[in-house]
Amino acid sequence: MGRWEPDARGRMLDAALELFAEQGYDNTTAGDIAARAGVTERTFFRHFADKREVLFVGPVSLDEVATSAIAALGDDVPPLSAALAAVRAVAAELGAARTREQAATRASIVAATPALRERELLKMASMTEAITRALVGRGAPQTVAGLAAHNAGGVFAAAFARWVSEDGEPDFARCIDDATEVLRQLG
Amino acid sequence: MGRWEPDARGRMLDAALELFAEQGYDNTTAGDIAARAGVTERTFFRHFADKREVLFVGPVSLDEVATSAIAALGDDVPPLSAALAAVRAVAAELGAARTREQAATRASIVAATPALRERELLKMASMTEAITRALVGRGAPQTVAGLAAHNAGGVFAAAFARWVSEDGEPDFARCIDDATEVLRQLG
DNA sequence: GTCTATAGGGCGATAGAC
DNA sequence: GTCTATCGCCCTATAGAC
Repeated sequence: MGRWEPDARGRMLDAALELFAEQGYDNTTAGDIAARAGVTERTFFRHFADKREVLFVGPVSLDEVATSAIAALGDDVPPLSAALAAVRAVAAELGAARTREQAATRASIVAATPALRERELLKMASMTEAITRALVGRGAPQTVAGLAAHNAGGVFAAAFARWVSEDGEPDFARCIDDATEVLRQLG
Repeated sequence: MGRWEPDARGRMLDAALELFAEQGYDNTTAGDIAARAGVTERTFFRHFADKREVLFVGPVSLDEVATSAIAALGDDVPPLSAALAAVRAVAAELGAARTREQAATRASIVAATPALRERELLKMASMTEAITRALVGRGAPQTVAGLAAHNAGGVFAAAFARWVSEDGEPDFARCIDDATEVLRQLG
């Protein structure tokens, strides 16, 4: 047995989610989270660049999931279809990593806090850019790639909203397919 | 002549843009900006909710510009076309309020600073939501409205990037039209 | 305007793992 | 010995309270 209890990071992640749900993000200090996890405030900031980041770390990078999904496709798949395949892969990842209830709890905390919404939007933009880069790498013009990635991002957002909604479809992948169908009918 | 120099807010806006460009956002404190503008730090925070906000205030609300543009359309205009009309109106507003060079300077500062990118994304998301609400108000289903707004947001982003790029088209409205054409060809 | 709590960075010390 | 995680203390800037 080491000098410290193991899995300090895991304890901080759990403590943060609990405290944010109990008393709100703004009323919870980094020190509160550290205390409940049995570490010092300074240790918290060594693991997470800032207080918000504790809600946005995961075992895998969604950017990489999206990029890999596109790399696995044949060269003849058109840009929009490739972008949609990428968000479908990301949805599958998230759907496997969390239950619908966990995702809904986290989403309600994020939705209630502007600072957290900002961070969520940055992560989403990062995914959109990863998809854009992957499409450009396959030969798509910049504007085409950017628009395809943006459209796919819209599908992801719509599907996620439906998935975590009160009377939502319990299968994230199916939500993606439904939103894709609506997109195809749009224009 | 009053007790204070007039237009404190305008001086703070100018000072912030200068200092951010000269020494970077992170190396510039709110006190630095206030000092150059000839006011106290406290005055700075009375005008702007936080340090980032000084780069995101404007004479008009872009949400309202988008909403009004949609309200001016006939009921028979389909959702995607209405959303595109909204971002075209926003682009016209921005194109009139700033020169291409001013917009490019500001964009390069924002792009270089994650904290500012987050705020920019929040403003963009706010516009997207305003468009979504306006479309739902016209009878569009939630998913259709959200996807149309997202697609239009992608067009706006692509057009803006082109407008402020080194060898960009000097007319923002034309950039919007070009990106719209690419979107129509996408699916 | 002043006062204060919180966010978040810097750095050396410490104790184990290897 | 080196490497890594943690502590503990000091610091400044942000931003809200009074």
